[in-house]
This record gives sequence, structure tokens and C-alpha cells, in this order.
Amino acid sequence: MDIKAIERKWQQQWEKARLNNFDRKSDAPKYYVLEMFSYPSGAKLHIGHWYNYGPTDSYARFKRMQGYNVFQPMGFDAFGLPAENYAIKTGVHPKDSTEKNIATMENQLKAMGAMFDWSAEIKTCEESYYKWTQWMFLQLYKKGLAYRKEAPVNWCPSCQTVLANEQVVDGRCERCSTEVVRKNLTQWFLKITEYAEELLSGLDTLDWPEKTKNMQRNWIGRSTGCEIEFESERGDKIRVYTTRCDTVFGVTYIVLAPEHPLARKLTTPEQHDAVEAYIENASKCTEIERLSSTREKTGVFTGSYAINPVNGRKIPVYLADYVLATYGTGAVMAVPAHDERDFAFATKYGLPIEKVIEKQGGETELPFTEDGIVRGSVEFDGLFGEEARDAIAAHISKLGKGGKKVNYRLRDWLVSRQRYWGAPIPVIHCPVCGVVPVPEKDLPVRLPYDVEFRPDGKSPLAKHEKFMSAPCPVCGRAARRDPDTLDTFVCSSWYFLRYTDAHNDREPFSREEADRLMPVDTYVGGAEHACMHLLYARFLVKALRDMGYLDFDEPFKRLVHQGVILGPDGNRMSKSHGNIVSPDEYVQEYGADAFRLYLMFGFSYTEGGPWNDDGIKAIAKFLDRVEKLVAKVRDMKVPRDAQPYGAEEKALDYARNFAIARVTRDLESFSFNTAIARIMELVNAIVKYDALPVKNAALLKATVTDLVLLLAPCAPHTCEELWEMLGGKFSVFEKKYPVEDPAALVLDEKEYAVQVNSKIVCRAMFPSSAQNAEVEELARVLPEVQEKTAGKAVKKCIVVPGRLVNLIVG
RNA sequence: GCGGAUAUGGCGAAAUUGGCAGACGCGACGGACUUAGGAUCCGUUGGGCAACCGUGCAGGUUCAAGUCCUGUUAUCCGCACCA
Repeated sequence: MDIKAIERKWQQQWEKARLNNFDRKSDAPKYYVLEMFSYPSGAKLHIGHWYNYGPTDSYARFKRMQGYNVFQPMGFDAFGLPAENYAIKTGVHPKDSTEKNIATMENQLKAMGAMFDWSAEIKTCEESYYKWTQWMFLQLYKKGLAYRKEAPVNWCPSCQTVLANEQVVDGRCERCSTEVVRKNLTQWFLKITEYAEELLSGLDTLDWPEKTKNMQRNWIGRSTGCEIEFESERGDKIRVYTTRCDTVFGVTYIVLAPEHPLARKLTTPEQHDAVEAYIENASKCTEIERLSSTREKTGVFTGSYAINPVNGRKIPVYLADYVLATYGTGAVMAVPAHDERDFAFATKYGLPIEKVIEKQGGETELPFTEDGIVRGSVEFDGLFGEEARDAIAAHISKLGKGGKKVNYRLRDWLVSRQRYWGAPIPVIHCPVCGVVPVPEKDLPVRLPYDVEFRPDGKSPLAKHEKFMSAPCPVCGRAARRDPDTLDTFVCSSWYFLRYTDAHNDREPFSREEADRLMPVDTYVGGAEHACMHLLYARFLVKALRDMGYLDFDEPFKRLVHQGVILGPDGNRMSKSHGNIVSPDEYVQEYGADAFRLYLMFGFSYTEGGPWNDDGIKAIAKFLDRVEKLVAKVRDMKVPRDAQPYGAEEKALDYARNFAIARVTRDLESFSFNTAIARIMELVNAIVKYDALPVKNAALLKATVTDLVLLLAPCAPHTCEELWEMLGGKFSVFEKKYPVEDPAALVLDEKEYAVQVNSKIVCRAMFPSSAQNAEVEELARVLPEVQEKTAGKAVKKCIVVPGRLVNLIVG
């Protein structure tokens, strides 16, 4: 077969027949298969793209053949830093390089032979798309879910922009690995924390990998504790958050984060210089320095004291950077006897350590951080763990000094970026009216082309006078636009909604189309997005639902992560490792089908692994074998008279139906490697049958036909061609996927493993209908069994129907 | 430090969820067809001469363990002063 010609032929036919498009008129149940769209970074598809899109497309085709009206769109996450950095290096404008890359990738994606519905294609950098990204922002703003505040933010000195918490990895920029520093800036935030509880509880309803759900749970980080109000001697109220209020009688000092609003107010004149120096120093630390938990704790005394509300004790107030300003209340009560950090700090600064919890039935060694029995806490003595916390929290509540409180580690999502290649934030800053959203009728706020994007810490757009100056929409006075652009994760948080109604120019999507096609039934993409894209998208969907634009709670019903294909050396493919394997030569030599099939067969889909091409020739050979079978039965005459149907035919029919059942099950669960293995077994069975002198031509032909149908989702071009060879009508993808005949799967006899004292003695065929007692009898009389059991009593017999019989003698 | 995942032939990997370990494929070996090579086809292929032994390692539960439990090692991933 001329692979290239066949690929071209069928790709053209599919396009002509609009076979890949979602059928908006069909009554068939919809099925939305989505692969994470790609960033057009390099011009060419790499193995990762093929690995994500090829097998998933086979899944989509499989669902289609099962009778679903499948929607599988594709697009480009086109805004973002790489294009801009490339521009800085080479002078090629991000828009130009991005468009060029997209054009190349589109062609390559089409050559893959995937059934993408290109009529719904979107590119996030196009005005027709980012107009609605800006619209999203405005709706969030109206709803009070977007706000501006000055806050210490993560600043990447190399990318010259702020980063969201999620984009900081080990204190370094996720993108360029530069150490992140903290900077106080006024920035836009989205109030994702408002949805913390629902983002957490919603996970239970999702068919996602447990690991990913756990990562999100962890990231959201819910904890139940208690807020307690301490009062300084001068009457300042200091609220602390603790999960261990059962230790409150053991508090020996209080610690505030250096950025705490009361830090300076509580400082006495004598301590002024020391405190100022400490605060100054803390602010200069990089994230890395500060995050290191092995680093010795430092702090400074403010000179003030506070009163413990439960026992009236006077305790000193310290500042220390081991307390985080952004979590809880930014202040903690220190119980050195029962917290390792407090213990280390107290030891260093000579602060008292007071034991108020005792280990149950054992020596209490400090710091003792587990649950134990309360001591030295008046009426609470003797209570244990949770019980003690409940009682003490109730007591604090009664005193009017706080009470139970739930906290989350999740922070609001920082979305301002001081970069050019993104969607401008649709806001105008008026000297009189303040922050004014751009009226929806004026959207999009266009991203100008002629911009100096060399970074200098300010947004490139800030230097574009024509862009910056705009009249205030409220009062008409001269005002300034917001010079920042939106984090690209905002663009990708709703693209799956836009696909459902990609050409709507009146709204981002119609509610009708979204409700009809959403949620995504199966979403496939890399695991690295667990706490970013996948969390942001869930948040936005919930926010849109609450604003009345949608009628569902979760965007992605089922989630699958493909594994990572590593370089042949076992490392991640990268230029620096010099281990990048390009798919192009393989596709050129063996064809798209063989390459896709190899990716499916050679790896466990969710595992991935090091690349090696040992088996790819075998896959090409396998396709040849299938073709030979088709060629052979194509012209085979089926006689009118009755066909033979004996043991061989029954075996073939069994193989055929067994393959149908297993392939169907395996494709459904993304076990592509075993699905293909089952198809290979079927081919082996057909070849074996075909070698017989007398054959049932009708059965043989029907089996080969099923083989082509079974394989079609995995080798689409080849099977479309083979289908045509068999005289089938275009297209094979409009045929029903085979369904097994349960009757053919019932065998007269089954092979049992026969064991004596759990050791295999022999194998034997017993009737499938045999009951356990019968199996036991049949097994007992086998000569091999007789030999082993001679003269011994059978004490017990275990029968696993259809599989195994075990006689225990002694 | 905490949490999670993984560990199976020379290699990629399977194993109806506690029931014949190694399906399917690669590679290797032998053979057929060939002047030869290639292609194709047919066998054999965990180890051991055997009894037996074999799923990272050490224990345990069970008639039966790759699968469950306890401990341990290695690799990968996530979180990391979250009070």
C-alpha cells in the first residue's frame, strides 16, 4: 500500500464529507472528547503531542462508532511568554511568529488523521476570542470576584513579571528557574478562595485520577482550627489561628509575621531599631531563603506583651519570619512544648517551655506534637485530643474571644502580568472616578501591534502612549488604561466553553450550546496542570454558573493524564540533554497510522516511559498482515450451501467475540496496549484458521470484517482503505462498532488448573456446566491426582469455577 | 521532613482484582523458501540436568499472594515553617 497516498485520500474525503464535524442536527447522545490544546511554541509537533492526541483521537473515533455524536475540537493557547521572549531575542513579533507556528501545526495536526472538528477552532490571541476573555474578567469584577490590592507578590527578575503562587516552583520561576523575589505591588486578583469549599467538595463527584484530586485537595488545604483573640497591654487585639487550641494553656509567647499590620504599632521605642532592621531584612530575603525549613529560625522582640485570655498570663510578642503573613491571621500563639518550630525558637531565645499535654501511657518527650491528655489546664485536665479542642474552643467562644474557624491554604489568583503578549486587562484608571471597567460595548480592548516589548520591569504597554490614553468611560476626563495583561491561564480557563459556540459574536457562548455539549465527557492532558489550569477552569465554571451563564457545576467529568515519553536515555526530552526524538521521520517512513499504533501499543498510556523504536517495524508488519487477510477474503466466494461449523469454527468465533469484548473494554479504559494485543491475537487466530484445508468462508469473511471495524479507531486511514477493499460503503466510521455475541463466548469445556495441596499437578478440560462437586469428582479420578493422593484423605476442596480446583490432602 | 506512586524475563509490557505469573510484541535461537542477503512463513524462548526456584528486599496472613498486612530499600512525583 502506498501509505502516503492513502492518508491523503482519506483525509480529503473526511474533510469533504465533514465527517469530523460535530453534527448539530443529530439526535444521538453527545460525547465531548477534549485534549488540552497546545501552545504553539515550536513550529512542529513533538512526540508528546502525538502521544496525547493520537490515542485520544482513537478513543473519540471509538465512541463515535459506538453511536455517539462526538465533539472533538482543537485550538491554540496562543498567548504567552515564550513567543514574547523569542521576540526579545530575535526581533520577530510575537503575533507573526505565533501565527506562523499555528499554520504549521495545523497542517501537522491534520496529517495525523485525527477527527478534530476544525470548524470550531479557536486561537486565544485572536480578537474574537480575547474580547470574551476580557468580558469574563468584567463579569468577575461586577460580581466582586476580581479585585485589586497591594500585596507582596512573587516577582521573577528575569521574566520581569509577577507570577501566581502556582507558578513558583521551589522558590523559582516555573519558566526560567530564576529565584523569585517578593515585591509589593498593586495587582489584580481573582477570588478563587471564595470557592475553596466547593472546589474541595466537588472533587468527590469527579472521575479523575485519585492522585490529581489529592493534589488539589492538598493545594486547597482545608484545616479546621480555632481563632483566639489575645489583647496587648495597650488594648490592641491580636487574633491568632491555631489547630491546637487544646494547648492554649501552654502558650508562652506570641509571634507575628514581619508584615503583620500591628508589627510596628506594638513595637516599643527601645525595640524600634531592632524591629525595623528585622523587617527590612525579612523583606529582602528571596523566597528560597525564606522557604527553607531547615534554616535557623530568627526573630525579634517587639517590647510589648499580651494577655492570654484563658489564664490571664502576660506573654511577650515577637516578630519572626517563620510565620506567614498570608495564612490564617498572620499571627500564631507559640506553644513550644507541643510544636517543633516554637520549640526551636523558644530554645534559641530562652523563652519558657511549658508542658500541657501528656502522652497517653508513655513518657512525654518534648516537643510532643501528637494528641495527648490535657494537663495544667484547670477544668479541661484529663480531656484528650479532639474532645479537648472542642471543649476549649467552646470555652473561648463563650469568653467572646474567638472560636472554631476553617482555614484554607489556597490563595487568591493573581492575574496581572507585566507583559505584552496577552489579553489587556479591560480597565481604565481615572484620576477622579478611580478604577472604571471598560464598557462591554467597547470590547475588545485591542492589543496594539507596534510595541517595544523589551522588558524593564514595567509593562510594555505602559510605554505605548496611544494605547494608554483613553477617556474615562464615566466622566470623560483623560485617563489611563491598565497597562497589564491577563495571565494566560485566564484564557485557557474557558476555551472548552468557547468551542461549543466558537463563532458567536454576541456572547462568549450561548447558554443553550454550552449546556448541551458540556461538561466535557473525557478530558485528556498532562498531569502538570493539576493545580493550575484544572483548578482555575473549575473555578471559572462555578463562577459563571453563579452568574447565571451556565447550568452545571464541573467542566470535566472524566480526566485522564497521558504519561510522559522520555528520551531514549530515560531523561525528559530537552535540547540540553540532546535527546529529542522527532516523530517526523517515523511518520514519513511508516505512516501516521503505524506511528499512532506504536505509541498505543508500546507504552502503558498513563505511564509513558523512555522512547525506543524497537517495535515500530513490527507494527508496520502487523498492518501488512491485516491487509493480506483482507485481500484474501475480498474475492473469496461464499457458497450458497451450508457452511461447516465444527470445533475450529467455534474456536474462531470465540476468538472473534472475545476480541470484541476485550477491545471494547480496554479502549474504554484507555488501555490501548492491551486492546491492540487482543486485536493481534485475533489476527493470529484468523491466520491459523485460514491455514485449514476446509473453511467456513462466511464466518471467515465476517470475522475479517469485524477485525477491520475493531481496528478502525486505532488505524483510521488504513482501515478506511481496507473497508473500501471489502466493498464497504464510506465511511467505516459511520458503521457500528462490533458488539460481542455472549452465546459465542460460552464454551462447552473449560481448562482447569488442578492442584493438590496448592501445587499444580496437571491441567484438565471439564464441562463448563459442571458444578463444584462434580469438578471435585472429575479432578479426583485424574491419574495425576490419584498418584499424589493415594492412600490419603481429601480434607478440603476449593473450586474456582472455570479456573482452578485445589484438593487439600493430609 | 510529610504525602503519594512505582519496582515483574535480555527489552516494552500483561495478569478477569486473592486463583495456572510472564498475555501481546521486540530481541534471540532453530527451521522452511532462497546462489546469497533481504522479505515472508513455521517452531522454541523466565532460570535450573532435575526435584524445584522465580514478581526490589525481610517477615506475616491464607488452601492459594505480583495482588492483602508489617517493616525496609531504590526511583519518580507532589507538598514543604500552613501554626
